[in-house]
Amino acid sequence: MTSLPPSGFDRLSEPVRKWIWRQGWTSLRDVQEKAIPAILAGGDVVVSARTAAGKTEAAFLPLLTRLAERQTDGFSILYVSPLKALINDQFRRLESLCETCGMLLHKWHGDVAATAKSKARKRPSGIVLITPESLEALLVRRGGEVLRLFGNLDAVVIDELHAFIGTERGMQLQSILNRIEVAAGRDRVDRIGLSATLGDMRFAAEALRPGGGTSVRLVEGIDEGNGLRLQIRGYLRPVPPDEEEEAEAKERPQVPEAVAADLFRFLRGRSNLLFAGSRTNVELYADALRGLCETAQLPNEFFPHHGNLSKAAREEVELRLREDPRPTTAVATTTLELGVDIGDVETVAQIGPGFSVASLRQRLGRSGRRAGKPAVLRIFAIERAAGRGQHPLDRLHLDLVQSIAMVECLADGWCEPPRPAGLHLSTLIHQILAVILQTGGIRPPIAWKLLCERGPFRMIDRGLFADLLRVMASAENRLVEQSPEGLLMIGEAGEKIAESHEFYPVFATEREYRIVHETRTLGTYPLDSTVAYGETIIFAGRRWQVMEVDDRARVIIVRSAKAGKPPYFSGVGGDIHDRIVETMRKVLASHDTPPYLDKIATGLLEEARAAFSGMGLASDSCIAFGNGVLVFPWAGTKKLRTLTLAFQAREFKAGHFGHAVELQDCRPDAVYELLAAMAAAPPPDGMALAMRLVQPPLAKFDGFLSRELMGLVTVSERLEVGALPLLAQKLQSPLSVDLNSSVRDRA
DNA sequence: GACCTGCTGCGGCGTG
Repeated sequence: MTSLPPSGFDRLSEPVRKWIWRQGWTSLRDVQEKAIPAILAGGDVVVSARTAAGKTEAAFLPLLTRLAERQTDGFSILYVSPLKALINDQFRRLESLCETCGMLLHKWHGDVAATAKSKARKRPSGIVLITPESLEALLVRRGGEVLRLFGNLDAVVIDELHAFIGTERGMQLQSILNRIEVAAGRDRVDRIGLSATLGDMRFAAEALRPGGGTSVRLVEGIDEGNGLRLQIRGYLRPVPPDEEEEAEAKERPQVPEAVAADLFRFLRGRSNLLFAGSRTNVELYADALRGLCETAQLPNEFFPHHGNLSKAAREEVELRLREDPRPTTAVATTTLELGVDIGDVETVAQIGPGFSVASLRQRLGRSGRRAGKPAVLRIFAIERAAGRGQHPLDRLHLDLVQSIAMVECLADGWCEPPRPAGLHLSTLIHQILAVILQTGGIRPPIAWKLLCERGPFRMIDRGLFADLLRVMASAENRLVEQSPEGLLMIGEAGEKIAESHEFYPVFATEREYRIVHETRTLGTYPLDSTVAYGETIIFAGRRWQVMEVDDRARVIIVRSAKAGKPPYFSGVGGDIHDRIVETMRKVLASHDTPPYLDKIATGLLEEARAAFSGMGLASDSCIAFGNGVLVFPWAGTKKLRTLTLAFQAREFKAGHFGHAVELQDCRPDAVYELLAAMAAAPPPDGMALAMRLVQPPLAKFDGFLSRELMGLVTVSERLEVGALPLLAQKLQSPLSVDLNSSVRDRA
């Protein structure tokens, strides 16, 4: 054991060191060496390193050392995880360490038996591994016990911190931790965040301790990766010969033959992940690849994995990847990006560019984990071939260009910072209800201080808080009411919501049918995507015919079938970051060919660049098209959306598609004129723009908000009104003095 | 033009 570096190891307690010996470790990992002194010193710490670098032990070895001489009533460490599956993994991982240290270890989530939880609650001690929702339930149902349970808490560990940053669940977790500190009469309890490496770790620090990020210590492990082999491959999707076949192709999409053949060639015989982009595509690709296995008379090795499949079906695929020697490719959505242990895979393939560089980075981390083996990533960019009905946007091959841009961003070491916190009024409604339930009743000024001044809802001032309470108390909502003494109490409708177990999560979920074959539930299907008796669908990697739709029980009964079309799932797209789209413009304007493109992709990039300069986009931002104009702001989704609304506010027929704004019945000179006016004027009224955005409620309690409050949420979370003048100024063509020249009319 | 995550308490019944 002399090879152990003295620094970190020597500072650990006797039982912790004993456990390390027993593991046969010859040294501590880089991130562990760095985390030990930081965590022993006390205070908040973010520990960041790539997946499987030993972050869990980096936190728990020093934390258990800290606890060695303390024996107190109540829980000592609270570990919070976004996934139940992760809690189960970590429980197995920490069991023997805790046993050696004489520390109790409790699993606490929805699948854990109620008796085990109530036992832990009655004699609280040791470490609790819990989800934010179970923690919320504990506060709401046992508000009076918080002091007894958490009064002597030594530290809170937040796993996968990056998964919480800027999200509804992240706001809820920050609020819960704050509520625990206050109810337990503690000024602050040390927080340890475990995170994948992010572009800028200051965001992680601020997410760990809102308002106090600068005092958080950052511990970053060095990347122990083995390098990367990456390729972007180009494909053409043939154009249907007429409108009728185009409609048919939309109804029954097909994987282009060349794509299917290449995927089969690269993936079969090994263990891989194929990220297909959407649940529909997952089913489509899994079905196509299964078909190729059948044709080749091989046993199937391609299995779908997405959030609407039953837990059993998903676990089967995970288990097969992790432990079965047979070759296995999981065709997945983001379900397999983080968390669950699936061992190492040889290659990662992806259909299309995806939506963020951060996610691309996570996917890469899934391969190349065996010693000496690099990560392998192949991106399949599928573009529409030239022909009937070609749109100028098709000629720019934007999927391919976006794929290239994202790889370039990744190579620069950049990835998206978490989105700046919005108002999160839906989550605040939830937290107001939760605090009332926890305390039995609270005065409005105290609630504001707790949630908004000390807690994470910093953007909500007293006035806005009062507005929100009025809306919650309104005759149509009746979520809360005020007692004669001025205490906020739960209202009639609030009671109904809070009594259900569906209350604890803060995110919205769709109502769904269960798809059942014989006695087995295959998964769930959204209520709003109608399926009819006799229809055939592809689901869970098989083809089925619908035998019965029971709308009351919300069950769809199916039997095996020969044919089927992929299922339909509705979903709203996420926002693409400015930097990606700005990089796309640079890629189109440049003449360098990236070395990681295959031959077809290289040709497609040349075509796209020729179209880019041919249409005048190198110098102009607006081009004539049909009876209208296409505007290319080369900016992210929020700016694109804001600009579109600004055009609509000026009575233009405007919509955004791809990365452009399409305007009908106008000429470029009129658009340039308007852009000049926008550039010179102060930003428009955000509320007026927000009111034009027709949208269903997005967050769980958005439906209770007034039009005005919903408008405020939209302005803060979905638009960038302040950026409009500068954006309009950038869009002014250097040639805009000569508005009537033919330059802009050649498209 | 997308994805994912989560869940108490109680009454009733069967089993050892």
